[in-house]
Amino acid sequence: MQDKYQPAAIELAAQEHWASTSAFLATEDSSRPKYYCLSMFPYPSGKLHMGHVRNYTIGDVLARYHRMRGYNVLQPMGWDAFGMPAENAAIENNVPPAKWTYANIDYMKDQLKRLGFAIDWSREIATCAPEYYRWEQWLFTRLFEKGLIYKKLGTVNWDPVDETVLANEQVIDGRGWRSGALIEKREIPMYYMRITAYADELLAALDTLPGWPEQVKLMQKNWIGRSEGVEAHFPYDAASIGEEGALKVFTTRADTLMGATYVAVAAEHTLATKAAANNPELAAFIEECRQGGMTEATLATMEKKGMDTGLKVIHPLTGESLPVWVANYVLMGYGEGAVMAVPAHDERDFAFACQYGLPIRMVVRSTCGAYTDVAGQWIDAYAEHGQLVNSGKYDRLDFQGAVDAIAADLAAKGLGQKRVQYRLRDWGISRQRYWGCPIPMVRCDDCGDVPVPDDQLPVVLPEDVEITGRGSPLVKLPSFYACACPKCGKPARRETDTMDTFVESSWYFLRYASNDNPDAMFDARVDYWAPVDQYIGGIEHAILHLLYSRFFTRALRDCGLVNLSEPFAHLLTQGMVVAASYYREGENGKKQWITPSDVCVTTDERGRPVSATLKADGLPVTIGGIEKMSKSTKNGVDPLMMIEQYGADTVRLFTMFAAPPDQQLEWLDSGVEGASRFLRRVWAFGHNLVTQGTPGRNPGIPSGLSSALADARREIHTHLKQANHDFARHQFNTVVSAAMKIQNVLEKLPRGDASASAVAFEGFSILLRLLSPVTPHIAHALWRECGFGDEILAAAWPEPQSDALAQDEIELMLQINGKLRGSLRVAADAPGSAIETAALASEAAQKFMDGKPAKKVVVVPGRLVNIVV
RNA sequence: GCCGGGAUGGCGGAAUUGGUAGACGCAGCGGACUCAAAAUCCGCCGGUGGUGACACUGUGAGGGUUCGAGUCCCUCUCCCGGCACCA
Repeated sequence: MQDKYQPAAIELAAQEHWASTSAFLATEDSSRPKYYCLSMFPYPSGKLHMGHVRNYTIGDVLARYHRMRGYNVLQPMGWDAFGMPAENAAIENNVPPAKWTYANIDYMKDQLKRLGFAIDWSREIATCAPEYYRWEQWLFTRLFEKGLIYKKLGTVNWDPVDETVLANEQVIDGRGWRSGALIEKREIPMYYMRITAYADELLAALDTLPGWPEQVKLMQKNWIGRSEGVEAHFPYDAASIGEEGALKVFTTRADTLMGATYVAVAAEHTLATKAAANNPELAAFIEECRQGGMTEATLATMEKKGMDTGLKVIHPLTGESLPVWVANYVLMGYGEGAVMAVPAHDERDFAFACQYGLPIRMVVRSTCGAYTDVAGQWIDAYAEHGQLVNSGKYDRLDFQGAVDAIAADLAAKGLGQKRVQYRLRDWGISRQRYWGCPIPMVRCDDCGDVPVPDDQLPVVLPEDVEITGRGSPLVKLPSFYACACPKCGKPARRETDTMDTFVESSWYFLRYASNDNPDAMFDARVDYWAPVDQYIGGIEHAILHLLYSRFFTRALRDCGLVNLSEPFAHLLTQGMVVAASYYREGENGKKQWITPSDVCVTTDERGRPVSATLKADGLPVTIGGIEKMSKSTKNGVDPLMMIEQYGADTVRLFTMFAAPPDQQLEWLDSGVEGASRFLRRVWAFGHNLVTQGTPGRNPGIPSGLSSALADARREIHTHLKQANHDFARHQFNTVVSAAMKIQNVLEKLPRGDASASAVAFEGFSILLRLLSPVTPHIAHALWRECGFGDEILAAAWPEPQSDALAQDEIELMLQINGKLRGSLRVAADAPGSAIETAALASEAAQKFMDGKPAKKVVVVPGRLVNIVV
């Protein structure tokens, strides 16, 4: 046995051992409970970053832990291989996206292997492979025929200079990131997935997911945004609009309908278009609204602007004529693209009305404070529910009474009714980009949009193309788009749009179970493994990816392809990896970030950082605080360099120890050093056991241990109990700290004595098994060296022994008036009355009670006594 | 702007879910070993006062509930994630 801990050698040996024994090859086995453990697959961006390392270490810890607990574990891995970065890389480096992507996959796969993850590589998938995406296309045609996919106009960011569609990420301050041109919103035909058909089910089923974090369920609930309200129709004022019709609005505050003083429509609304036809000023305003990005954050933080269209509509209850405004805060994508405005009772309407001098009419009595000042000027909107006033026949009704009465009256007039509105919108999946899954549709002048028949799938994406950054190359490739209509055979044009990459990631977790099946998307093995028992990934996916996957699983179910509704039984959302950052202000005021390893930080006598200088020139740099690891802030740490310096086990140990999995993790080189130090101590202890000639297999604990040894053994088992508790709740940082505490106890045990050696032997076997999910290589090596067995993977998970935990006396805290004043040793089974008597008789009680009688004595069994004076 | 989350020593974090605040680790300081350094080992380590026993104080800010609050409730500040075409 090596006397020094040499991670490089033992890690390579362990990995070769696992590979040669196919240790992680998962097969279906109904005799054991199954555990499908899945981490979100990576985008092959070039190399692994610490976020990946953290994600996959958490998954690996859970996979290995459950394996030792007797589960049949599947942990697969794959590549979310389509996406924009490949096209960007193609433009910058003149490499075809496919070539770039496959090279990245090769490199990153090697990195993953060096971390020793218990992955079944036989199930690997890459979404850019035709064997994968052909099933996506096949499913697309099924969903299209089922009506779950349909075509309609959708808005995109149009860069008029590069003549290309940009992603939201590529629009910075309303301008194209390459061209700098002002971006315009454009409407183009796109395919949509009808996720709204499942809105109610997706919402209700959140209650069937106890294994999901509450915060994620709440975010999804709010995202779906079910609201009950009233649809009201404001008939067109024929004199001003010149045609029959009604403006539809949806409101959750129908009780305030009598306070509506205008209506507002989105710039894209048909009424706005109509009014702009002979109003150049309005047309210019609408044009202005069309500029800039389309994200909700942009729209919601924009300065609120509007313009009167000059058109009028009729209030459905009072018959009053109300002006129609165009407002940039009304979203075309939500509800009807029009709102009724009640300035007195809505913050946004209030601000808008004040800005443009529109009337404000109070119809709900405020219960707190005044909403007008002494001069009668309005100072704020009152948005709470309350009793109606100034509302004619509805006066004195409460919120619900008013909504019911007003909805009934609208219905009686045929001008509205109660209805449910969702915030959730259908999912637009068309992308005007090359590196994605081709949409399997053909456009025929006679037959319309025709799905590609099964026997012509997959529609293969040509891989050897030139990327220019101006539109998709597929549009310029007749060999791709020229085709015959599958229905009538006439010349037709293949769809050149590709699918949103979220489509691939909405079903990959099921394909792992049947990845080698060339004849079907899924087979019986999917029924065995699905659902995923534990899913692990970043919190940033809390809504989109997870909601799309839940929707997809239901759509697959309704196509008869799978027998489940929820894809992920348990979900763990891991936090980001962050690190210190440094920068200097450039001449233009822009921050120029500096790699932390190039910086020298000086600290005061307490270790507080006070200043930092650049090693190269010795001049000061600014300490930029703790930032997410990224290329732009240059504070990323290369996992491979860390593995080479310390070994994979140290990297894994540090990422598990530095923070609980769902919190942000701050990367600290000195912390890595500490993790390495701990593993060296573990190795040294094992080496000591072996060289002392301690008997091989467990010698058993002799009876009649000295009280010191019994205490040590109890400590070990108490820490084990804590560790098991923390494993169960996925708090791995305290699992590691429990292991460190065990190591501390072991090191203090006396040497040479047979009883002590028995305790050491038992304790060390516990420690190695506790550590094996986190640091599998060193655990594997020491388990063999110490003679515990050949295969720690096959060892039983350790459980605390009740005889080790037993104790006669326990210590209780003694409080007087809630303040800690001393402690009390009592028999472990002492009744409350005896504890109370002992507490009152104690020295501390005598001293601090000041001779006053006890008003009350609170005894918390096993914890404390509080005497209230 | 809207939705969700977070804030505890010099730092990462712990606190058995309302019961000893600061476990474990990092950094720092002091010591041992060493020709020396590294490594390793031992000790100290929230703040204020005190030689000391000890006392007071302390979990982003302000209020509240309770015998008892880091934990529960209300108000506020700052930071982070998401906002439908980054993945």
